[in-house]
Amino acid sequence: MANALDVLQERGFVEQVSDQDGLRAALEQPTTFYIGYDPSAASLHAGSLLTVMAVAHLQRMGHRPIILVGGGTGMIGDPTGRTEMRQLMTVESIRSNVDAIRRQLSTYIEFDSDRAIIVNNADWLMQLGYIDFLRDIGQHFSVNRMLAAEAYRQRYERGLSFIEFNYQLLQAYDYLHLHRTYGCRLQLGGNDQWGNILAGVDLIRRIEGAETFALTFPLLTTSSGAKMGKSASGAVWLQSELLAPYDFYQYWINVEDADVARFLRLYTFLPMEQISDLCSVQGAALREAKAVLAYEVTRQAHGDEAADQAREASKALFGGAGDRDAIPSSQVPAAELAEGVPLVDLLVTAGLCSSKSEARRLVQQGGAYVNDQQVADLDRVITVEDLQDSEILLRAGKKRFHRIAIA
RNA sequence: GGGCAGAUACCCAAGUGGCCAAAGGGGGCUGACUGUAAAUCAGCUGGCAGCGCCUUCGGAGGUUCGAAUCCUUCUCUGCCCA
Repeated sequence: MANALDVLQERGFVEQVSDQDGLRAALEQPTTFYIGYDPSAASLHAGSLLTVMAVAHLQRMGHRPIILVGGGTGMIGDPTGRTEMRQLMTVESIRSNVDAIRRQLSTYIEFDSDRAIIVNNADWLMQLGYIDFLRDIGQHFSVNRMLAAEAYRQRYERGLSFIEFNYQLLQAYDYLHLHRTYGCRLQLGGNDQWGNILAGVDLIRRIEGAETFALTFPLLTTSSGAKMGKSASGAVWLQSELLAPYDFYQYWINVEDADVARFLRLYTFLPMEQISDLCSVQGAALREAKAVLAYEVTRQAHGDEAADQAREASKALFGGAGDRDAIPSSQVPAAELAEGVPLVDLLVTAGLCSSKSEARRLVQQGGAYVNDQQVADLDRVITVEDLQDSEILLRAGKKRFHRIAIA
């Protein structure tokens, strides 16, 4: 069986590794590793999905993941890479987010029979005694060295509160705790976590005399430099309540040509040979590869059925035949429709525009369509007359669709 | 604790009494061109019962015919001194 490190490397997951040969040797045996997730949002998004995929790969190759949810550190906020202090969160909102994240991860990671562990660092951080912590952990940290780190140096100019400055100690302590409790020997994270992870590796070496490892992922941007995971309606959430599977599918099928191969490697489990076949073509033919990418990623996130529907809906709207069921829809009471609803209002109701002014602008700019008919009249009123197959298809611009059905 | 500088729309950032719903850039949206791609070009980008009205320039008060711009005070941030 291939070494897990090589697999991660060839698929493009590896930005930095602390001790390549040592880690490769360690991974010859089943190894326990961990990665932390920030509980500040109730859902994972396309950015965090990259890390989830890496975890899933490692698990499939026989290693045991520990998913650490930062319920304790979330109450402080990681200063790394941020220009401003993060807003502190309440205990309750963190707890509910932790639960939501756990549910989401379970579609990618197998938690049964102890094959993966999920922990909340609030469980051990909250009961730390300040004096004990300073004495046992704090003594191993050099402020000089911390200040020399690039991540802190930037913040150092912008301002950094004391509690944020302690983040690295807590994260290092997490690693130590997991090493002691579960024999964890590898920590994964985004490249911005490099310093924090190494701090843990150092701490464990000093206190336990044990060798552990660090591995970071590249921080992804699209080829045009945009931040990963942004869609028209905001972040590309994995949770269907936050982003419909259809829209999720659309996000992936719309990636730039230059990103397809990379994304197929990172976000799907397809074999490398198949990926290079798919991407051996140029130009418009790459759309096939994009369709595969979109389908696979949607399937993993939302299941076969949702992926099929999203694909059908996509075909219906962009390729002719297909089933429209998965196009996001909303309901309008029959009575309201009988009286007539101004198009401008309907666009807002459907979520295609965030205000009436925006809707009005859309119409004026020629981006509003009702049942594929462009509408230029600001006063256009939608009535039962507009129903086609008992629904109305609204469109904003070239590729944002929404169905209106009668309630 | 003392002195100084700052807080502007999604983000960065101009504006220092009326011409400011507020320059410029980024981002976003729409259109043209395309392949549901990129690049490029053009327009738009606070809200509302549409040429008018309403709410915005950290919070609260005040001066003024009129304030993002002046005064008082509060909160927060940075720098310097202790």
